[in-house]
Amino acid sequence: MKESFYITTPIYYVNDVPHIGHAYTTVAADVMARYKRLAGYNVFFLTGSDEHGQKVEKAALENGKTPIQLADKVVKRFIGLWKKLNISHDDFIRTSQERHKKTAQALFNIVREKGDIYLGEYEDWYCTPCETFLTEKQLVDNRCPDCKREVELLKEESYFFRMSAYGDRLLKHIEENPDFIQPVSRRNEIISFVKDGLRDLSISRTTFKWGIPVPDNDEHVIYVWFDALTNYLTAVGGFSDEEKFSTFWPADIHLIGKDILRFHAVYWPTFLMAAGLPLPKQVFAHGWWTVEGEKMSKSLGNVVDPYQVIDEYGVDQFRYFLMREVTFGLDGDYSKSALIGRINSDLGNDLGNLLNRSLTMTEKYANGIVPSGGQPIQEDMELVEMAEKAVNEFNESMNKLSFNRALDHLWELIRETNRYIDHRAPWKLSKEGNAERLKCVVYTFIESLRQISIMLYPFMPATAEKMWDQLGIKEQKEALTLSSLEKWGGLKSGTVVNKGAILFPRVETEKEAPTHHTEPKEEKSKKTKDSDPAGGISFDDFMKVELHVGVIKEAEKVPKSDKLLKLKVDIGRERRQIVAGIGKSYEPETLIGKQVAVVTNLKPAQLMGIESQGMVLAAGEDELKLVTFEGDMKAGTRIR
RNA sequence: GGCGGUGUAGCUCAGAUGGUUAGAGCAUACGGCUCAUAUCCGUAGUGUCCGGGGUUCAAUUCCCUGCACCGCCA
Repeated sequence: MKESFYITTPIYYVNDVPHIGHAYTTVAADVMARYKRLAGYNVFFLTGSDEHGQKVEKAALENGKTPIQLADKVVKRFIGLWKKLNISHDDFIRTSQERHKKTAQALFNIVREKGDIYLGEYEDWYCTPCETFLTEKQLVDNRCPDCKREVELLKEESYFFRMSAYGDRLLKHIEENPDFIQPVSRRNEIISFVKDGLRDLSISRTTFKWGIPVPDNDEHVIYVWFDALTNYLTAVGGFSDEEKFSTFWPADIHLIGKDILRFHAVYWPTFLMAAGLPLPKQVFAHGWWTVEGEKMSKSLGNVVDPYQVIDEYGVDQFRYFLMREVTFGLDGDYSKSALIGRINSDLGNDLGNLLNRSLTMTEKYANGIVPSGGQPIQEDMELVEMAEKAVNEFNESMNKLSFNRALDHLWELIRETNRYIDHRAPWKLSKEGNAERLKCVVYTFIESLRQISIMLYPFMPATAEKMWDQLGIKEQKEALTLSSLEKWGGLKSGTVVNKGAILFPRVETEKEAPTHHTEPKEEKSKKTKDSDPAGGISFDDFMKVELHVGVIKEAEKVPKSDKLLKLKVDIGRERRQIVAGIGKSYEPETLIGKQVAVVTNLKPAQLMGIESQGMVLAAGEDELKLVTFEGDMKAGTRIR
């Protein structure tokens, strides 16, 4: 019987627009889920959407829809993003589903029968946009301290959960289980919060209808957190599928953002205690992302759209950045330059180039077939031992959710493998005709790459699969497990490698033109002169023109011009507006999706009052033909 | 206002139950190699380890205090 592992993300509020924060939690959960599957666990990975509440009801009304119609429509934004991010969840729960209604009501009944839910009167200030209750003291000038908007005084009949009765028990649990709340700083916050004493919690509303009715009293709907948190039980068969439930509950990890820690570390455990159910083993609160050093907010207009980042830089690049850039649990900063830096140095230079050079050498020095390893000698053992150490430390970090550390250890192995190649210098062995050593060396670095690819898999599944394909081990199932890393030499000799496309093309960064020449630059220009006695331009001169593959995304005629078209062109790292004089030869509609050659470092110019940030290449005088490509090329690929 | 945290190389951060030259990545400079995506490898660095005081043979590490920033609560 396989050991089970149950991990959850929060259910996201369906009315929200997905941003980097949603992507972050879900990618982290996905990494963990994939890692545990790789380790042989029976994994259940849950995500979903929180669909009830006044905000959705209101928004639906404004759009002339029923709440469920609205939810059906907007939930797709999340589902689509998870697909795009290669998220491997086993279930997607929606709180509007019948199965969830049953669970929430069942939990409500059990706690009520126990006497921990009572009917009372609720009177408080309430901020509708924030869905937050506020005490008189919290108000700032009678307004919401968060959003500064007006608040309303609510007075209504409400069911209350007797949370006050569970403070001591909860505190004891937290103190006896150091891993229950992570990271430690968050744990301390919760401890001091609980020590201050818990208030009873209002868990029903009568002011709106879009929710799960309280059993036997449908004047009330069950209020947000009691409803939402219960989803974690629903999806694993709580109160309905005994076998499934006992397999997966209690959850191993609830992964959340730090903003909803209290609900998960205080409310949820006390609900479960009241219902006599075991508590989740761990609640892990991760940090928030700032953007280019600033807080992310709608009003600043700097909300990072994951869809866009993925289109520009690639899914695995984005996943890698999220997991590598910051310590899981702390806040981090998202910036274009940091992202590009990670892609170019970690992914392109270190990993991508390692695979590329290794496969080339396997082809060149071993006919593309992994040789038998033969007898490793001391200098090979250094890499073997390094790999063993990396695997151990990687596993240790993964089990603590220290994703950036895990990757750090993995990269130590990548660097060590690069170093190994440099020191063993297969090209020398080849010249010297040292066939035996050469075989051993090739085997060693390819085996190292196999190990690297497996550890990489949870983070960058698509990339790992590409590597398996290129290494020729796609079909060798037993060589693709975590346990195969326990021993060196899982790679079969005789495996035929299959060198493919470069894993991570460099992202070209536009460097500012130097305002003055520094010494080395002058040397370079001398070289340029030397190399051009015939009066042509030098290679360096040519390389000054940056040409990239662009994909036309939008095209429209420029008013009052028969020649000019306004284009939006995806050049990989960004989308450019380019005005092109091809209106006589092309209809705008026919251009969408076309791959064209673009000059990307041209100074922006104004044409008919419209800014043009580049130039699309075409041949001809009157009848123009665009320069295109023979096969499919990725937007942003450099042309040279 | 109460409680807690952080402050280490140009940048992002790691670290030591107190004890020889305080680390990594990126960035910079120089050198080497040619299998490779102008990639890789090596070398060079620079640090009053936030300020002040105390404990100690010895503190950047422990204690106190000040400053700055951050978090939770009110």
